[in-house]
Amino acid sequence: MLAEQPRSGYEILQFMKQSTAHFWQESDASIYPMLKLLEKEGKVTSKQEFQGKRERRIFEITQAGLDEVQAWLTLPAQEDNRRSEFLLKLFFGALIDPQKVHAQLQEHLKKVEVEKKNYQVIEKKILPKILDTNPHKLFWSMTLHYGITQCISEQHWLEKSLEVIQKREKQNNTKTASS
Amino acid sequence: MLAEQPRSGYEILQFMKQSTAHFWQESDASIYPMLKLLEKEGKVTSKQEFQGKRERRIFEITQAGLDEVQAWLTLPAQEDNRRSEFLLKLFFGALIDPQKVHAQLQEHLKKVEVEKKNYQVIEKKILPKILDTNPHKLFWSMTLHYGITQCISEQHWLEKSLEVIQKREKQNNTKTASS
DNA sequence: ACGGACATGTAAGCAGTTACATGATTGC
DNA sequence: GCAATCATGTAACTGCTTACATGTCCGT
Repeated sequence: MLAEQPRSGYEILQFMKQSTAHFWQESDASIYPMLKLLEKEGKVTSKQEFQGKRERRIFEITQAGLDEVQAWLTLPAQEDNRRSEFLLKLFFGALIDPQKVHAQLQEHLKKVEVEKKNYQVIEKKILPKILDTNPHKLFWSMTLHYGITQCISEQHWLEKSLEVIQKREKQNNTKTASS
Repeated sequence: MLAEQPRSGYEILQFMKQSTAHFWQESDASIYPMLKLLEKEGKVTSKQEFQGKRERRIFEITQAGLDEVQAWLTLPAQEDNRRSEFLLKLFFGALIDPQKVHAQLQEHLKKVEVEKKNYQVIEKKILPKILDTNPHKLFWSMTLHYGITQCISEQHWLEKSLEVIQKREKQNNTKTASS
């Protein structure tokens, strides 16, 4: 993020929350020690600024830091250990009442809808404000579209799955009634 | 997993690798201490078995354990902190040569294709062997289809993105040539 | 005889989070 | 005057991974 522009720790946190949060986030506490370490290693430099008595430490990337970032960006991305508590719970859906599984799916559908809407707000309100000459715009728009398309695909799968569960429920009910 | 059937630690590991690995995995070393703890807490019981001199400790869930699992399954799934090194690298694609971004996307496309094929093998070879009377089958098939649909959606996005990058590259080349 | 799968476990180390701690500035 | 946001940091804890350690059984 410092390769994009000089920032304070707090600003990195802010930027992360409104840009990469859906695929990468760091906890607030981790940022300041990390910046200190990076400066010690010569990958960033910093200068103090004051607004009245309020301190702000602005960090800037060095050539050594930029070299390392670019080398890392070129390296093949390593597999991230994906974890979805939602899918794990669904996987063991047979252990609970079908209605409860249904509720889980609906709750998840709501979350996905909210997520998609958030992306669409960024697409319509924030992205247009970035100048077309900004070389980052293309890539930010790409990761945004990734989020949107995955949400849509997940919505379709959820709707189908909800139907399947409902069908199953009806079958079970008629079986129970006739037995 | 013990709610589904009694298993040894090793078998849990095996089952995890061929069923939930794409959305949930635990490291090999974590399983044995965890089983010990669960037994101490009265959520599972165990009995030793021998095949010759080779020891196997089979764990079985208790009613208390089952109660807890079912309560947990009913609780709303908490957000998992998603991380995608691939997306993070793409987000900063402007910092490196477009050809290198292109290579990253193509490498990722290959990975997604392999993943999708793995799912389809399970769908065609393993799933049909599970009896339709097995109540877990429906849910296992659902999580499997989740994986397949997400892969397909990701493939489409990747193909589009590759085109966009190529277009950009051509524009840059003509600009460079004419300047 | 040897490699690979079966089978269980320990110990050290690290990465990351939660909670804590402090204080300034801005807007209502 | 108070709450929210701006702004930076520390310390304890914890959960997880890596590496290590041991031995059996089976197939070729």
